[in-house]
Amino acid sequence: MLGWVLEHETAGGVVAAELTEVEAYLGEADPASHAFRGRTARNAVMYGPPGHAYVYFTYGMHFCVNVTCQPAGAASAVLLRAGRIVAGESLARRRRASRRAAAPVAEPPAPVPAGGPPAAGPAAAAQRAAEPPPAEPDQAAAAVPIPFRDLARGPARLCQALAIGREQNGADLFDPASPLRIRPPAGPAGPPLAISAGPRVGVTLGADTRWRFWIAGDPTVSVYRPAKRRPR
DNA sequence: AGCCAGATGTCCT
DNA sequence: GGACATCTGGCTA
Repeated sequence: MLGWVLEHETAGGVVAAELTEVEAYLGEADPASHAFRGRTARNAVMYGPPGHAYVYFTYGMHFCVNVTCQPAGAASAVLLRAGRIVAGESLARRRRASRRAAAPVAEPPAPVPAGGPPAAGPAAAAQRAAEPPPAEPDQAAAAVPIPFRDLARGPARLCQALAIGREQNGADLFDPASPLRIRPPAGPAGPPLAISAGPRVGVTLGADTRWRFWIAGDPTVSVYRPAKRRPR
């Protein structure tokens, strides 16, 4: 999946990210997996068919997205940890900059054009005009814009840049008609990617399993942080 | 490099 | 009732 492109089309436009970092989770045999203790309401999508988005909410404020990857009944998923924005940078930037502000970026109501997909031209211009306005006056964000590399550098940042939340849980990523979808890299295949591997981030059980994979040397790969030990 | 707050869902006892 | 989470951003040193 490294080098593949995850894209989300909303009323505000399309934001796409080329995946640069992913992390594998098995099912009930993997102590770090959300399916370790069996099926629950939250992880139900993990038990469904492959190629669907398993979105979960954590730390009271963040979403993370996984791709299910084994046949229905086998709970397994790949966490999408980071990407490089390849389309919709300005919209991604607005969504990310607004994190500091209290309110999330308001997506405009989906306009239902009478006919045909929105394309270039006046219609597209009108849609752009309906995109979320710049966030609240945020002096810091305005003075120091988020570095490009940080727009989707980390699983929750990726979700925010692409506006992935509860509504996308269960989305069929391999359906081209799905607003949230994944596709192979466009254009001619280049040389094989240099891939590095290491332990997964933020997990306590199964911390020694090296199932985090990333494009070697890519600046959009997140910074490794070992699981925080908590006082008992 | 390390500490901490934030804010809520989930699943444990 | 309570521990803690597939995290981020801001701060201190």
